[in-house]
Amino acid sequence: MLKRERQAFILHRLNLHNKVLSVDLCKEIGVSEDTIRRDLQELSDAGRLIKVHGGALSMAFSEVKFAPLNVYSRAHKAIIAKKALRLIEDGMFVLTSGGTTILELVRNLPMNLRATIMTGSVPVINACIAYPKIDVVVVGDKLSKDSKLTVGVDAVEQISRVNAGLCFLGTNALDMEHGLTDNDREVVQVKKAMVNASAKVVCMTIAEKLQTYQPMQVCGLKKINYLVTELDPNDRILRPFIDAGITVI
Amino acid sequence: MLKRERQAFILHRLNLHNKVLSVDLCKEIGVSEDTIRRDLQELSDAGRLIKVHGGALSMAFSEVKFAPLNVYSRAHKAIIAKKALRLIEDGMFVLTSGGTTILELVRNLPMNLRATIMTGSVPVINACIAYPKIDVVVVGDKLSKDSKLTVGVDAVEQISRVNAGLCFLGTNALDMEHGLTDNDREVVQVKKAMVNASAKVVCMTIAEKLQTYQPMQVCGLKKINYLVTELDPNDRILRPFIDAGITVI
DNA sequence: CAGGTTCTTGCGTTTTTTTGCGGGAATTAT
DNA sequence: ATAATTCCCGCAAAAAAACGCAAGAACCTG
Repeated sequence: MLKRERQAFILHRLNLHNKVLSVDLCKEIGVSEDTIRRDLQELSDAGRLIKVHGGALSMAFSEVKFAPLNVYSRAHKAIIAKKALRLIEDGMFVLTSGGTTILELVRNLPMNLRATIMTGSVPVINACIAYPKIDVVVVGDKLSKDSKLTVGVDAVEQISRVNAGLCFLGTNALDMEHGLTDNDREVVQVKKAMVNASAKVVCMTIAEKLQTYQPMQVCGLKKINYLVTELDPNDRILRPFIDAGITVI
Repeated sequence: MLKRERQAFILHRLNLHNKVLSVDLCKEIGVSEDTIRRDLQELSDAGRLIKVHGGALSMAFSEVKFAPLNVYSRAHKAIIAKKALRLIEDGMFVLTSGGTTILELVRNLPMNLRATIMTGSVPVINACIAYPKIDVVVVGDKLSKDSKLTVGVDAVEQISRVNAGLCFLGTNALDMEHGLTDNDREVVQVKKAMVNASAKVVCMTIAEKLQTYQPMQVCGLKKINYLVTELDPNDRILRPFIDAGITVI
């Protein structure tokens, strides 16, 4: 096998699997590891792949998985935010949890919107301060450093005293069997209270989190009124949720 | 699984759920905890996540945007903050109001200090999040856009339920005749509640605000235990306060 | 075609990377 | 306070990479 052939083979393999191991390659092609290593080095120098200890990764892999974190799924979340905005009417009383999706929603609020937002999420509070016509009601109690959200019995109690028109929930995991689930006990308590205190519940999530689940349940699917994802509402992935009676946007 | 793959997996997981536990990761991936820990360390060094005891947190919404640094008399306020720090003991429960002087105090807290800080000031909450060993208790209620402080009967009620060891008050005006005074009705209510809920009250202020007064009284001089200014405690301006029984630092 | 040059490849050795493990320190939970 | 985790450090083994070298193939050139 010629050098060129070999390198083409490697690239082809890389497009299929996004990764190759030097060990596998040298067995399959029947050359020494040094040769493979030199091939990988050359291809790496030419910018066709990313050499790592033990083999190589495709450029696609690195772009997708190692994209700058602060823009991870940001575009998706902006789409979700814009769609969810339609649900907010002037003068509404809105409850929100935390999370980057919710934060994106708040950052996309129209400047002239008049509403009351009740939340225990510190980033959301920070974002809300910028809006002159929005009344912010802070949920007080112990601040969870992980989620940057106030949690605890006091928080639950304060939430249970209100009657919100709408509740936006950042979603950690959502599937048909377990409903809306999360991994932090205290956060689950707060979210539960929010669901019970609201006329309508809106779940906002990137599609990637659909059909996954976490250890603790916030609520069953029946309590969820709207599901907002970045996908087209007709996407087949969303079909089961529509069938379950959820309005998918 | 290659090292890079593993790290990509961790980052991906982190972006989905905002938090990962080393224990979970090493089970799922099938490597030792040390390996996971080293991965987390490397990713942390690269600034791609925040390592914490037991796992890691997503970088997504820990964008620490520092409030304006061009605060009036910042140097003076830093001196005041350093002096006031001496009053805080390990394990204390501390109440604080808002204001740039208080904020300066929080920013000068020692990293290893263990304490509980209860406050309704959004900037103070933001600053406190950075300290891993500080428990933050948020006072909830309506957020006043002017003072970035929660105010209202609920806030007052929550404050009145605690017994704090120390209360730091940002000071708007202080004089012999009217005591501690302020100009915002709702803020005054909150501050009153804080004074009543604390064993010791600390007023922090630049000397410029001494011997001035505002329309509404928070409390009389008798309730104030400590006065912290940028001046030397022996300064003659501070004499009357010492004579009134206040410990001047 | 002879002779020299360049390229490619494999081998042995050295160096680096990665990983797991044990024990003690530190931190957290009970 | 005490117990249980988790973390940190150094070590050692295994795997992989880098390096120099030399044999052979391919390629040019006169």
